[in-house]
Amino acid sequence: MSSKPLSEKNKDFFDLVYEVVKHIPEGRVTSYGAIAKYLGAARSSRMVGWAMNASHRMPDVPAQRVVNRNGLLTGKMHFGDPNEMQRLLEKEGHTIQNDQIMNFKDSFWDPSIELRID
DNA sequence: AGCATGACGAACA
DNA sequence: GTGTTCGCCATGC
Repeated sequence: MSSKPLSEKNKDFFDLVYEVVKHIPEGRVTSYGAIAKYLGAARSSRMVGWAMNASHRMPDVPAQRVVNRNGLLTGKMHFGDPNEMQRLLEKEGHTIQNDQIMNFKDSFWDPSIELRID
């Protein structure tokens, strides 16, 4: 089957991304690649970013907790106000310097490990 | 149909 | 550690 338009198929992918992001605990962050890998699209990390771009229409999706592998707030400019993303992360206890999360590795949350299915 | 871009990541020099 | 290149695949022109 798979006769459906891609626009409809990726909708499922978007929904999966949102679900993972919603499971990110407060004070933790993850990367696009980690989510992509968890969804089985490890080489499609850009698609995760694309999904996040649409996440603005979804409530309860803490997109600020999703950064790139460098811990850099690459998507800060997509929050309407560029300072919003950093403000939210600092509010959750993160320390951000030069648009980068300090102790990123220590705050990293890997869905393939913490959100694994028992 | 082809070309350029993108909230990325890994490999390589 | 930095800069470049390639892969990935959906979107826009």
